[in-house]
Amino acid sequence: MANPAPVRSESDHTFAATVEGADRKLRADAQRNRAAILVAAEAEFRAHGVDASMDEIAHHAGVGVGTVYRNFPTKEALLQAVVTSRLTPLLDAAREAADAQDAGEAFFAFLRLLSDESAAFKALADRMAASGFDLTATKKDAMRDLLGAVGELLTRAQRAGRVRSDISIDDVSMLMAGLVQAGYAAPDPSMQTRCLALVCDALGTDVHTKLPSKDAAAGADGATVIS
Amino acid sequence: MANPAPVRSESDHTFAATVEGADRKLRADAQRNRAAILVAAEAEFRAHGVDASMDEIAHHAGVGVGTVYRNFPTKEALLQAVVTSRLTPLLDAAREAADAQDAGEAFFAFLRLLSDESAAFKALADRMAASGFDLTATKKDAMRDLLGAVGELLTRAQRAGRVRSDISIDDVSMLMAGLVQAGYAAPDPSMQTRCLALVCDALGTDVHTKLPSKDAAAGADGATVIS
DNA sequence: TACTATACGGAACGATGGTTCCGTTTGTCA
DNA sequence: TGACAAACGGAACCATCGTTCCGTATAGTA
Repeated sequence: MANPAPVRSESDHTFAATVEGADRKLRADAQRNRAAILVAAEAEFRAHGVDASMDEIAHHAGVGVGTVYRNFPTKEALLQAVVTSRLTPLLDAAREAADAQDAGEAFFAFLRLLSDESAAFKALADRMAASGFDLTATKKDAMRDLLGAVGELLTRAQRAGRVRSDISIDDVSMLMAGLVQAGYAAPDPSMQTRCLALVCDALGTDVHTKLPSKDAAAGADGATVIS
Repeated sequence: MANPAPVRSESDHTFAATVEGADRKLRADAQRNRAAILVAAEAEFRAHGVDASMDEIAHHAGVGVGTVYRNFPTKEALLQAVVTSRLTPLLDAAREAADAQDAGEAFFAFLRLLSDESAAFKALADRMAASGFDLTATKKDAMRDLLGAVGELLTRAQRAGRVRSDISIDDVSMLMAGLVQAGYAAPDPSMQTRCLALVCDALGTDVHTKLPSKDAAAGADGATVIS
């Protein structure tokens, strides 16, 4: 009767937590539905941020709301699951960047990555803003780990003399939170790229970088020039 | 019977617009109530942003909701009236600053003023973010005029060589919108001051200014130093 | 195939909040 | 002071949204 305790995995949707704390194998249709819900929820949170409605998510997943609630006891739990799943690759990227040769470039490149990701994912930006993107306030979720990793990148970039020494991780997180929030109001997505470049200028020890043009495709990082 | 057509004034609460477009003198109690509603609404919008509820506003004004709706046909209209009333002094300050000797200081000082004002007035910040603080999207309200005036300050500061020449008014508005939004999430109000200083650094041609310390009282603008 | 635990769908519930309606009160003017 | 238009209050209405509940359907198994 006692089959060995299954190994839990964050990305494994085959098991669901029960009240007793034991994991149970899901029925095949339940597995499909759970996966569909996560996909639909990500799309909805991406588009509408935390204001996405549970009914809409259920509808887009092709299930009833009841099914959504059987898998995720509350909207917050669903949001948490989706955000965490998006944060994990970012966290990996940050940890990988910590080994890069050019500490300055690693830091700024990660800021661009973070900006791009949250630019297309309103719920992530909402989450950042709601928590103040704040180390202390954030619960034991992936957000705290991510900020820890960014802090590591920051410290290394500062030691390398590429980032001003009077910057703290709180400064970085607040600037990023503001940037992504403002990004949604911008009529033109390239504006966010320009503003990110400005923020990087403010953080860096180099005098000024060339701003990307307003309608240029994002991503080009100009050479250092004097304004 | 025909008393002379009364002169309209934005800050005069004695008259209310009617359906026919003509202005009518309000009864004394109605004048008092209208004024009380505006005061209560400002306090509520200040504290809770656009999420302030009409019932709460009515309660704090000591009137029923019906009275609020007789004066302002919709919540949006009330918000507009309150925001506009706060924008007017800012607009005056901007126009006055346009005559200042030091064009650079005038520009940066105005950014600080704008930041301070919206820091204590969540609805203003919400409005900025919602409209993208955008010239083109903003309707014929005070916001557009304000941005025009800021644009004037920007141009003068750029001519004086104090602000980088590759900055547009859209850059400024987006940065400000992000700053005030992020400010509400910050655990500590002095963080907003620090971030404003960073933004000013990014815009300016001077290399770097000394950041205000995290727990210092806001407002001190440090001398220009090399990081 | 038949049985049962598991899962499903979606109506219904309760809370919230903007807006409307109407019976009552009150300021104004003759 | 009396009459009436103007204004008042707040209950009621409606729409939205998170959440719960329960009768029904079905995957898994013997």
